[in-house]
Amino acid sequence: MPHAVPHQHDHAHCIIDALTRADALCGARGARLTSVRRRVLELVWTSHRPRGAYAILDDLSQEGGKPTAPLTVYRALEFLVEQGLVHRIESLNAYIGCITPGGAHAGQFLVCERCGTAVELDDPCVREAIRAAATGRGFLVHRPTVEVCGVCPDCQEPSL
Amino acid sequence: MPHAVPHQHDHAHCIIDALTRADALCGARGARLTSVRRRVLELVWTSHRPRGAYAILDDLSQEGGKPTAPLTVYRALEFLVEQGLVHRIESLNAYIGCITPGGAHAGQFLVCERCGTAVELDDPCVREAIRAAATGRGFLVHRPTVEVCGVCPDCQEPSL
DNA sequence: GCTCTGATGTTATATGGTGACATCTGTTAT
DNA sequence: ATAACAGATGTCACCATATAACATCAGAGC
Repeated sequence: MPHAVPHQHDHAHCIIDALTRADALCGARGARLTSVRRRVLELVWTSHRPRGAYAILDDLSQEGGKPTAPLTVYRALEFLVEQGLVHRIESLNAYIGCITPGGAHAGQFLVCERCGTAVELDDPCVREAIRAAATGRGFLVHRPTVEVCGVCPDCQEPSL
Repeated sequence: MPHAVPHQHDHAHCIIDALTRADALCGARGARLTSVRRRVLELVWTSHRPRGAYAILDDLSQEGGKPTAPLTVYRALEFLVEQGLVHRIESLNAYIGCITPGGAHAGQFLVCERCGTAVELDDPCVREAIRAAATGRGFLVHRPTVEVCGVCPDCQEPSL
């Protein structure tokens, strides 16, 4: 079975793609993708595992001579989340790059508890089931969050 | 339309019910619902809004002469979550009493961003849609989390 | 060049959560 | 009864996550 994000892949390509799309989207919207924001986005994309704000902070602090303040990172992350370029994984207090920026944003994730990889979904059945359950109770949906903790295919079969 | 948890209701009854069920469940399981744990459960049930660990901590510190340590609360919460008596709302870093302890635990919540009330669901369509989406990708579900941020019926119509 | 707006820097602090180890308390076996 | 044990709690120190308040800076439009 093909995996959404194989453990082995050309990740540099993922990063370049993400930055390119971010440039295009922000350009079209008139949003300012400043150097700090762009760099934070790049650091979020370090892997397909959600990264904590302080991990990104440490990276930033290492490259510049002077240490970066937490607020710098949080403000950049806030911008990136607003622009739909980054998602926040609530159950991990961490951030991951969006694979479909500018498009649908269901906020559905399969998070592997072994390797830490988070795969983003936009499953229409899930989306619709939640919408129906909520509106059936008179609840106005603003931001649905689905985070499924479990074991990804690659981590289920150690011998293969 | 009837609401799952009306703003006006006999909440003392909710608390008594929750404690009674907790006593019965722990008794049947041989789990020790000690005085601290029971008191924390009661404080979680202060309202139908998720409460932070430190809010509970403050309550505990006020009643006893000496301040309570965070660990005391976190250990009690850990026990209560393990026993299925309390749920953790990931998106709020807060805790809320389970309305169906001992039964199904889908971990689905409608969280009102105005009044803070969280209503627990166990919608079979949502549950099944998530299961299907995950297993269809070879993902082994361990703990699904659904937290829908939005506006509850009571908060949608200020004039009524 | 001036000015305004939005972005960033700085400092301090709030909030949420654990590790390590000592002590206590209730249960069980003798 | 009591020794011995396991699980629960206390204590202290600390790490991790996030934000408030205010000053300063940089770029866009006039």
